Amino acid sequence: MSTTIYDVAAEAGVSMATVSRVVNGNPNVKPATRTKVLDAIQKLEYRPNAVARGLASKRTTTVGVIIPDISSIFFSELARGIEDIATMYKYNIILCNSDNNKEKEIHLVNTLLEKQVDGILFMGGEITEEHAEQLNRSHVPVVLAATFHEDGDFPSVNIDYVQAAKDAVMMLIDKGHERIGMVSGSLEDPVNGYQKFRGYKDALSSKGKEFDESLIAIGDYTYDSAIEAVQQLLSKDNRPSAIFVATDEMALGVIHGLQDQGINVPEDVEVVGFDNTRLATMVRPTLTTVVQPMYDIGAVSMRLLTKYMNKEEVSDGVVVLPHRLEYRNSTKA
Amino acid sequence: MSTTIYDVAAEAGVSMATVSRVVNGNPNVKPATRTKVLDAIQKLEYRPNAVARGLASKRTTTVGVIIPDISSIFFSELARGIEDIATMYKYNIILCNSDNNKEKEIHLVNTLLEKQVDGILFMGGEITEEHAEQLNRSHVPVVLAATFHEDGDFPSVNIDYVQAAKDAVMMLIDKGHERIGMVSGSLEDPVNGYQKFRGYKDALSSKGKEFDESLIAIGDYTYDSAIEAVQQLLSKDNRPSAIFVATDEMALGVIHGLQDQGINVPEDVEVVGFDNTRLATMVRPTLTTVVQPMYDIGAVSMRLLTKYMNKEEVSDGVVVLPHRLEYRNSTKA
DNA sequence: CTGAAAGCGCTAACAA
DNA sequence: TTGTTAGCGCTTTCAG
Repeated sequence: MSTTIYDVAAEAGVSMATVSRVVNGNPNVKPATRTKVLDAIQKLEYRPNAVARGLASKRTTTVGVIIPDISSIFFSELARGIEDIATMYKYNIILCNSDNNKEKEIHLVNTLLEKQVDGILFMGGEITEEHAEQLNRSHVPVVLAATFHEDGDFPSVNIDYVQAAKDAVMMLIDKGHERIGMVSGSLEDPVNGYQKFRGYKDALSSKGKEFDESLIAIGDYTYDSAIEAVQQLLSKDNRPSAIFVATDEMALGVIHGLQDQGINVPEDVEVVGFDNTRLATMVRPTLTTVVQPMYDIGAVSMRLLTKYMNKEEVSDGVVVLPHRLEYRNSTKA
Repeated sequence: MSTTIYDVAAEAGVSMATVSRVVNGNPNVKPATRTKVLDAIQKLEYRPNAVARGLASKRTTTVGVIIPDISSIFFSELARGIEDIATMYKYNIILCNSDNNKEKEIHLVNTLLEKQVDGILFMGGEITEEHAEQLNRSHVPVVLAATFHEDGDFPSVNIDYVQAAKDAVMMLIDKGHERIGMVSGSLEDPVNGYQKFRGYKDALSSKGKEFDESLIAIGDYTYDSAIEAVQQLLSKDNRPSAIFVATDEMALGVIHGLQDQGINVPEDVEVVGFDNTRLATMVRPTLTTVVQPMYDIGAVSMRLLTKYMNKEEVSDGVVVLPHRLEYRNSTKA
């Protein structure tokens, strides 16, 4: 069949062990021998079999990545950060979509473990007990990216969602807004729902403002759902003069939903988004938003994972990346 | 270490061969034995080692996917189609970004082949001789998705780009436009550049219209580059009254570039995009565009690949999916 | 229906 | 510096 290490050994007139050494860059090989082997490799177009190597060495240089939905503009950018760093450290990636579905997630973890990945990078809504159990059913390191875990016993990379949301709403309050609306994701969702919602409430209470439930509308992260959510907010008699939106895509929906009703942004209503995806500059007016560095979250989490896979010392496995507000034209100057 | 097929065999009081049969669903096992084995598997929490299996069977149930950039809204949707069908057929995916860089692409093919993938799904600008050679340096099947190959000796899934572009421009001509601009990708780029450009010219000549180079502006597929491209078109004295844009993202740039100059879309200038990404409905006015079914291209190409991997008969390896125009508000009714 | 045994292609001691 | 030799955990004949 295809040429093996034995063929190369025979061609070069050495033992297979020597070929293995050359292939693996082991320095204990006489330069002359190395050359002979390299020539044989080239002549036979030898290509090492990573599967055999993986079986013998118990390292596959492959990591599993579980992501809710790669077609989401948010996660795809995160994935790019992951992949770039993985490549840098010579790892390949097995990419799996979970749709945030718990059964799928657990099934995927198992599949990845069967494939003997050297580590797992997990993105999802939440880590339950069952997740933790399955993830620990093996000794491979796991890093959580943009994912919530109450007990914090997994390494993870996030921003401070509560504080970030609070910052955005505080800014709105400081501009004098009395009624600030929020278009949130499902409150069952730890990150995009609950934590951002909590930041919203924290901001209100820290400024001594009353919370008014009628100012909250729930979307499902799609553009269209946000258009509907905004209608809901507008149908109340006491309209908000500013709206904080949990994601950029929904923020575009909010802006257009407002404009479709003849309401001007930011003159009549100011809008603030969250994420700073590429969408934020692709609307008129351009979107003021909380910057969440997706690419960096991916990159940093992959870097962290490589440290664990190499058994390097890690001082702090729970990393919180900085966030900030990017002011554009959906808020007044 | 971790439990192996031997441990299970011992626990169940059978041979490892029998365990293997049970795990692989081989029907030649007495139900009673099967139950014993299954119990042992459960008790020991046995998880088959896919790497060992791959080495022994020469099948890894893994396919390699080479994609220019997963963070692109276009490719990430394609990737989702690929992944869904792969999952359906029990394959996993190793995802690699190539940035459309020939050296990287060739390197990646080699890496994937080392990892013993059962097949390769390739997306990229173009397949050169060198690509073809590397791809054939192994007997694994290869399918091209949304990728151009002159000689057509690889199976592939595409739409008819020339015809699709031609349809869009014809429509514009039929509406009475005398001067139709185009914002194109680089003409070196076979699909997004050259083919769509050819469709544009074909439409013109089939209607007996003169080609005017000053109506063409080149972008690099980004939103911002399209804004610049539009300035260029507007700076000429004989402005176009309609613009055909090679991708949706650039079309958004064109629309906003126009609006920023106080030009109304579609009243003053009509705009037609290409792809029908989710962006198309996320602008005001919403974008009239050529529908390219990205998800389907991914799904169909993966399905095609599974057929080759299973050595099924394939009647036609070169599939051309239908396209159509979706009329929205960036063109007049 | 079940077991024994020979690999799959490579790494990693251990010797020499 | 190089070779020998066990495995890694599984699939797959081939017997029985």
